[in-house]
Amino acid sequence: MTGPVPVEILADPPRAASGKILGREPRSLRWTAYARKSMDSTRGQVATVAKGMEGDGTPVPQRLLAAATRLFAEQGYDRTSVQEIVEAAGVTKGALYHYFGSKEDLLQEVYARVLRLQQERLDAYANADAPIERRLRDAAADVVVTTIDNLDDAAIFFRSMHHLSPEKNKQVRLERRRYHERFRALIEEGQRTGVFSTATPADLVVDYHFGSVHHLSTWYRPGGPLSRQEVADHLADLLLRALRP
Amino acid sequence: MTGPVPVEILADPPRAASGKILGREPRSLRWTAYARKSMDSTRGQVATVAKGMEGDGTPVPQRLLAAATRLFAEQGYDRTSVQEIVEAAGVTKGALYHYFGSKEDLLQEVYARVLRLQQERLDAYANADAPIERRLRDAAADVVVTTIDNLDDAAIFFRSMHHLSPEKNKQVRLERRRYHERFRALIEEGQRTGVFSTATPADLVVDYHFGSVHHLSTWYRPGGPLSRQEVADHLADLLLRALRP
DNA sequence: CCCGGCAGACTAACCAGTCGGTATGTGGTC
DNA sequence: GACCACATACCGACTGGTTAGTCTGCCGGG
Repeated sequence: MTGPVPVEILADPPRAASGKILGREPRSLRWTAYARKSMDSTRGQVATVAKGMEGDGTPVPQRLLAAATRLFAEQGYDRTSVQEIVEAAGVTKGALYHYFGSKEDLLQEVYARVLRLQQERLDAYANADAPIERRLRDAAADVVVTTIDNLDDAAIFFRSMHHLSPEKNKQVRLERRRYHERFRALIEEGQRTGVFSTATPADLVVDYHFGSVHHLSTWYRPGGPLSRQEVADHLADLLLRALRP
Repeated sequence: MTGPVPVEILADPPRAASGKILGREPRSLRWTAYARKSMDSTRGQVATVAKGMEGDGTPVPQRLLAAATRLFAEQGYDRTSVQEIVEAAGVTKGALYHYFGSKEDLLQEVYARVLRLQQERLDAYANADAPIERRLRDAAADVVVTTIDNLDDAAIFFRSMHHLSPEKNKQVRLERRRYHERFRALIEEGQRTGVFSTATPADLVVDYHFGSVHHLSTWYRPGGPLSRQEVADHLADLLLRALRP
């Protein structure tokens, strides 16, 4: 198992404080900064930029994120070692810790990404110009489709959220809450205008629907008898039917 | 942190093969055997039996299982060390590995227990002598109540199932499937007799309902505005309303 | 006197994160 | 247009700490 350990670097007098600008905590911000600068990558590339991209042309941070997402979903957060992630991404630990402050930061970024996406889409559907039934139905079906498109993220989301440190967990919960409340507002709007039944509190209806959405990753398999759109339509129908007065 | 480490046992000549009856694999069966012999414990106890019971009078295997359940739910399977479990149960590793073959066996037993319980209750409600609407409603509400009564088990179930080895995972899935199918049969019966809508495949309806049930541990907090019975009634109502023709 | 029930020191493996180091690029300066 | 200063991007051996599971041995009852 433990191969030969060549001892080569032993003497090293010129140590002490050299450059070393960002010694401790600003590390976890590096990826965020990077992401802001080159957000939608791969699109507006200027050819000369070949740095940090291997074969596929995807920048290292994205590759790391993709590898981590897949591995976290397959084996769980705790069972995935940093070593596995960097190997899957074709780099080394040095690269990972260059862009991310910790393994946990990687997990948080996975959450942040999927939350941003879903919030955007929900807002678009919810603020559309259409009758409330239509808006709710479209939003409910859309979240199913995008969840199926990112089943890995969904699996990670509901299985590994509790692995986040208290502060990060709180932050994710907060964003999650915003999403929940926007959805609930749709139902309450329909209840006020008499389109939906008021028999069940809107909060509970939201949890009912999203419970099933989160569990898609448990039972839905691409290539099964139902397409994602069919599943989405059915689940949206169930929700709407449950809300009929 | 690391206290003094007294080195006392150093000399130890008389080693070699002693008793050692069940050296390798039959280990994981010990608990099962134990459980069968003293199943409903604490009830028909003959007073003289004080072995292995501390203060509270609960036998060691049960105490271990209870401690493991709580800790797995609180921190997750991987983040709970067997050291923590045995300390919470007031014993040592020797005791744990005397009754259980591995940490994983502990997890599996948690599953097996909750599955047995829920299957029993479902069968009772499903085979009752009542109209199908009533039977489905009662079964749907009951699973909510018992899930709330064992929120820890539910949390472990949907967060840690993938930590089981493939074989054990398959076994749990199989039992889970039986449960699912009994529930689905109820819905199909109602669909055949025209009491329920056939717009949505029964399979999907089951997943819809159980998705929300599994996620109770995410949002339900005892002491909240709704009692477990109220939540159960609402969720059962939602299901029945979604099934109206 | 033997055996189930249990104690607790010990081991072998693993793993997140660190740190000194190299390679490549970029901007300023004479 | 060669030279220097400095920064970014990344490499990979190493450290300190943790952990599941083992093993020897003690103890009390039948």
